[in-house]
Amino acid sequence: MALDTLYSATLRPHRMFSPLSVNEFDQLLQHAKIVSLSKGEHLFTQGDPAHNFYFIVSGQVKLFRLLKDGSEKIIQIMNKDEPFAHAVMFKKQKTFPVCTQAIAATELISIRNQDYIDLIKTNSDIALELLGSMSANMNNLIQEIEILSLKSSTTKVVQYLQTLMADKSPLNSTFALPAAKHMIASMLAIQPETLSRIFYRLQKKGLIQVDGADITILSPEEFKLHS
Amino acid sequence: MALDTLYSATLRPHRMFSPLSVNEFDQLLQHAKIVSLSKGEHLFTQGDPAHNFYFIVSGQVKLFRLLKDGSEKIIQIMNKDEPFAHAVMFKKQKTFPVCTQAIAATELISIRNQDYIDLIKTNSDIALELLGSMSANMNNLIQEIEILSLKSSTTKVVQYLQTLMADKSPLNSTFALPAAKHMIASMLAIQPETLSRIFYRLQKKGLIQVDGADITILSPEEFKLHS
DNA sequence: CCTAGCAATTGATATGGATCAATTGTGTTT
DNA sequence: AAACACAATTGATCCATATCAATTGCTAGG
Repeated sequence: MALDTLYSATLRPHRMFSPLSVNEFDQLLQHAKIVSLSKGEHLFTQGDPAHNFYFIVSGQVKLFRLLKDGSEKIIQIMNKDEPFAHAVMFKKQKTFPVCTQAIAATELISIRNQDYIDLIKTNSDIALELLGSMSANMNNLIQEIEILSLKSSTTKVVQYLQTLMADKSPLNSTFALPAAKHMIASMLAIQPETLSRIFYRLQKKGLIQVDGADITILSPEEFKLHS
Repeated sequence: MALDTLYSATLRPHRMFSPLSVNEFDQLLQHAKIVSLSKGEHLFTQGDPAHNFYFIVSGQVKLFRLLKDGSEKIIQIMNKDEPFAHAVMFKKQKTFPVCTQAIAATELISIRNQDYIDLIKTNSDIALELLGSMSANMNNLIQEIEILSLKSSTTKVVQYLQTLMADKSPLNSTFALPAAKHMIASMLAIQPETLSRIFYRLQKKGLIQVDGADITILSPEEFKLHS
């Protein structure tokens, strides 16, 4: 499918593309493609050779590792207006390190790695923005590592909810979970049953309020003490 | 201390510097400094403003997160000829996300972020190499996340040993642990006692041989089945 | 060479969360 | 609107690993 102005307009404001000149941007879109995924559809699997990276126009995608026991560990949930797999093009082995599956009907823009690399060679601003984006990604991964290293599951959940709250601006004590609860459980490496019980206990203590996917932190001060 | 040719020679071959011209390299070294740390000495703490990144000439350094309960979680052990904290200069908040401590007598070269960024702006090859280096770092973090998400501690250890073995080239079934056992335990987010018992059990089963820090994988095929 | 301090091991116990199982809730499709 | 598939919750049980405690081993510094 051709890439009309509607789609390219969502791409343009993102830091990975905003420093490009009109010509450079057009050049990049020459070989860009729209990819439509229905809910549950897989985009790529870990180990697949990577020739493109992606930008989410609408919908939601999960990135996960396939474990040897057949289960999956969700690494990250990607949302509208976010790029993903853009770090892969710089690996020596140009293969995806994770699997991707749409968790809702999703529209992506697929961009050729080589085209973007060509722009980096001539536009240093784009390189700096990309480095900034990847640096932010690394921070997220380090945060995730810290959460996974906590011994108590309750602490994991509390700390995770705090990162969600911190991401919101302005700081709001009510927010929605970014995905279904069993996916949150997978990100925290706990069982869905355990997550359900932890939510129950935190509610009983009057620390949070859970209404479906909506969480309210009732007592932020006391809440922190659990993390 | 001034940066003599001996030190700069260790820097030169690394991918982050090799594409630089002689002039560019000299320019970078203008403000570079040698930092000597004795064992146990701290270099920086998470939250500190970052103006420099580092390259290890000799010795060993641990990067860790300080947890709210006062304990620490080791994220990575860095060795001779490796750079670290070079992703921090591209964060919006230019603060270190981790703490650093020398775990042996260590000599570092400290390089000013701004000087390196200046080179990126004019030398696209250096940008591409840096992107490659950061991409490799992200892969390591994803591998670490996968290990931390495993439920069984034995599986964590087995999978960790496999990554160590895979890093060696040529593939050798004997290798040394990169740090003291209690630090390995911290990286895997298990207790030292548990690690000790797991090593004992794996030895009893005839799968590995442990001699101090030296590990031998006796039965690689059967070994894999435990991961 | 001896000693102090830290690392590693070994043992005993308690418990948090995984697992198994069943029920209830929710939303999507026809 | 009914029915189905999947998500979430709730309950009961069990086991792996944290924790506490003590001993042994190692290594670096005086």
